[in-house]
Amino acid sequence: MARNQETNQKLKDERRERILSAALLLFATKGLAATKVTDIADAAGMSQGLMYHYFKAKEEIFTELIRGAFERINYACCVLEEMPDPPQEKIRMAIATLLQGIQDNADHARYHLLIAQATASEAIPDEARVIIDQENQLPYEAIARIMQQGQQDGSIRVHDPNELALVFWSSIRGLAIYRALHGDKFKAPDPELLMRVFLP
Amino acid sequence: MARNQETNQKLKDERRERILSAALLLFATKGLAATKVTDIADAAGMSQGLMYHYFKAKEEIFTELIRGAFERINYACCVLEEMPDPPQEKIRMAIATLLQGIQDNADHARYHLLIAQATASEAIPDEARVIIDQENQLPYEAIARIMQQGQQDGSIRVHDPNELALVFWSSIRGLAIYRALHGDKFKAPDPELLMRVFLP
DNA sequence: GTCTATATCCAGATAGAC
DNA sequence: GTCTATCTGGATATAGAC
Repeated sequence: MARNQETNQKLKDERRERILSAALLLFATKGLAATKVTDIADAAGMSQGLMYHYFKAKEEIFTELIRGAFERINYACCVLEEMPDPPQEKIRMAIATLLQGIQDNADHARYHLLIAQATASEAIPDEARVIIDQENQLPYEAIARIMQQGQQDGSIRVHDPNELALVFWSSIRGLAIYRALHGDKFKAPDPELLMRVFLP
Repeated sequence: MARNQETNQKLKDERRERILSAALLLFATKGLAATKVTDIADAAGMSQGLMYHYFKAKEEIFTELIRGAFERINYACCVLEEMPDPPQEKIRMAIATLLQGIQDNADHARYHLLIAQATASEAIPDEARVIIDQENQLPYEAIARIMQQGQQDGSIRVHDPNELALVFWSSIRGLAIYRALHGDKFKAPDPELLMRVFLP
């Protein structure tokens, strides 16, 4: 029995993941309102009826994705901050990793697009809005802190750290959006190009 | 009679503009699918019935806005290219003007957001998609040409001009999206920050 | 547990009243 | 010319069949 329950739980988890993955693609390419529940169910290979065994509503899927997106990005920021590397190197690594991810991993680009959409749009679930209001600042603050440390050791340009962080994330976001349009043909720019903004 | 017809036409044009202006705000903040015709009519101060005397469908308003957005941006690009100033100065002016516009003029930022949304989204009218496919390249090409000229006179960094143009527009777009969220509180970054990417 | 059929709701578009 | 009332279609969510 335990074996069966285990297998069952695994199947359920797997299907939940399939729904989330399908929804991520559709929300990123069409937006929340324009994505039909049927589309998600079709893409996940199940009926819409079954989908409602995993999520109460379409909006819940969206909120779950937003939560996951911030979890990943905020976790990555924490890891970055705790690394032993000097500040300038951290910024360089962050840019390189983000650009690489956006170029090679379609889901990465989609997560950025989802956040961009959700951040800019008023037409999102209340719960998602709360998450954004709480979590959106963290990546900006983390990058701003690293910039400030770099300014102290002279490896980063002296300029309002918040403005540097703003340019950092805006550029990444803008590139992720461009990538979403051009698909796998997208070739990320040389990370050193963006680095120029932040060097002394 | 002529006087009356004239006044009448003026009123009609004015109302058309009111609809477009209201729709721009709503499409930019909520997206096409999430914006209800009633919302637009309410914001424009008329009944939805009357709206259909000016536009056949909601999608037609959207397409008209996309057309207008590209008209403005492409016109600005043409003007920029024909200016007598040296290439580096043109890039500097372009960045400064765009950032200023995004900061001070909410409609400017909304147009950028609309284009970003429409570019990234598959859920837009076919006619709008055609316009995007035709017009979207022009601003990239114009900036790339100016970059190339700057490379020839040594005032712009030697690097693939298309990549420079990509970073240029992605950064602008990313900032416009950020501005859309933060409204009038948004303070544009120093244009010289972005310039650093393009200087030798 | 999974799908199919259906109830319900809501938004877009129209038509008719003033 | 403008608005109000209505038709119609389509999407969400549910409930019932297998």
